[in-house]
Amino acid sequence: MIDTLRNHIVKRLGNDIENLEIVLASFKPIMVKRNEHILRSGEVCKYVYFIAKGCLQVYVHDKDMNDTTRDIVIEDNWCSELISFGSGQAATESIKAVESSELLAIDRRNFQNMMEQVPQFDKVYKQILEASYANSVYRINTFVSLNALERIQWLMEYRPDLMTRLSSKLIASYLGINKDVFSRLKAQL
Amino acid sequence: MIDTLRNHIVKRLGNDIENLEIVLASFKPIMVKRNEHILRSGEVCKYVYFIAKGCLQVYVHDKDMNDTTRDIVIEDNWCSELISFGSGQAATESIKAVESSELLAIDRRNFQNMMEQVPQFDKVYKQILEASYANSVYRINTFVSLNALERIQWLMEYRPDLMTRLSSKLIASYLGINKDVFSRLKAQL
DNA sequence: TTAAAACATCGACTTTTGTCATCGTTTGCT
DNA sequence: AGCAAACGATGACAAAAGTCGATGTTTTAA
Repeated sequence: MIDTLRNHIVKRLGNDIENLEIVLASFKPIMVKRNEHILRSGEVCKYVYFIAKGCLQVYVHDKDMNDTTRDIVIEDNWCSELISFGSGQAATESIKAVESSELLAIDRRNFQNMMEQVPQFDKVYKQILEASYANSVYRINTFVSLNALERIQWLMEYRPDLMTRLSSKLIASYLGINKDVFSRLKAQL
Repeated sequence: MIDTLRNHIVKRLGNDIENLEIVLASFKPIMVKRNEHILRSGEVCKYVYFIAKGCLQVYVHDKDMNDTTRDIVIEDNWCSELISFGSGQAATESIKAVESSELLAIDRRNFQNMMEQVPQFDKVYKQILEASYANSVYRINTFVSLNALERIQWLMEYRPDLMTRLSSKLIASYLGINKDVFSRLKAQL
């Protein structure tokens, strides 16, 4: 489990990282079951999670208690509610496990320590933030300019893995489409 | 013009910044006329801009050459295509002036220098990035969960200034609504 | 100042998307 | 294994959003 994270870091920062093992030791392994929450909106997000295995859903409830999924994150990626994590304010989003997952969590104190002790780790945060930002920008532009059918086609082209891995309901909520509409449009392809 | 930036920085980082004047001197003033581009998609974004006065539109073209506006940024804020600026890759978005504007531009080299010479300036970048990210997340969640009418109401509540300052066409494109639909719904409020 | 262009609004119509109820299938749980 | 719950597909209908053409208004630029 730790190996996945070690590989991930080495892949990005190279092999010459001082204190790599100390860094790795600051992460706490967490096992979550399918549908279990690791963050509920209103709470403060205390951790940044590295997903060693599994899949997480980041979402908000709309007024009718439907959930709208802002992001779906799979293994070998980072997931958190960075705004809450960084500011200490209550999170607006919730995060739950779509599948049983293996996570490595690091809290704020350890995160800060690491940024100071391991200079390169500062880059990790920047990378996480930049990747998250790029992802959001991309998503907005996709969203605003494509209709329901085009969004489905987009997902099939760029994330075909998600099409088979996730339930229709979840995909529809990720694409911002009603699940019945998703079902219909998918059929006519 | 420089005063606006000085105030902006002091407001965030406090008054005890070494080399503040040197920092400010790294910015190049740029005047842009209404409708003038400062970045076209396909080019590399070479600057981060501080808007001393005016208003910029960040947008992409969809397949029918309509533009869909990802962001509208007004004076006393930062604007850039951060992904391109950071990576040196071609920008996917374009940026143009909605009004005649006064900008202060800093290029990558100066930006890097400053991060090294003025330790606190590193924070500025992080703040810009975090603010941009938070903005995007907020926008996605608003967008996915609200219908056209609700999005208009949302804008009227949180950014009433934009409602009067911008053309209907631009607002509609920012809200992801057809301009005729926007006109109709606005009338029935 | 004035002609051209861009803008805003509106009605009539089309297309897309959402809702609801139903029904057979799959899945999860004990 | 067996039951309940969740899921997925679909038809009929309702609501929302988009398109187009016409018209009057405002801006822009020469």
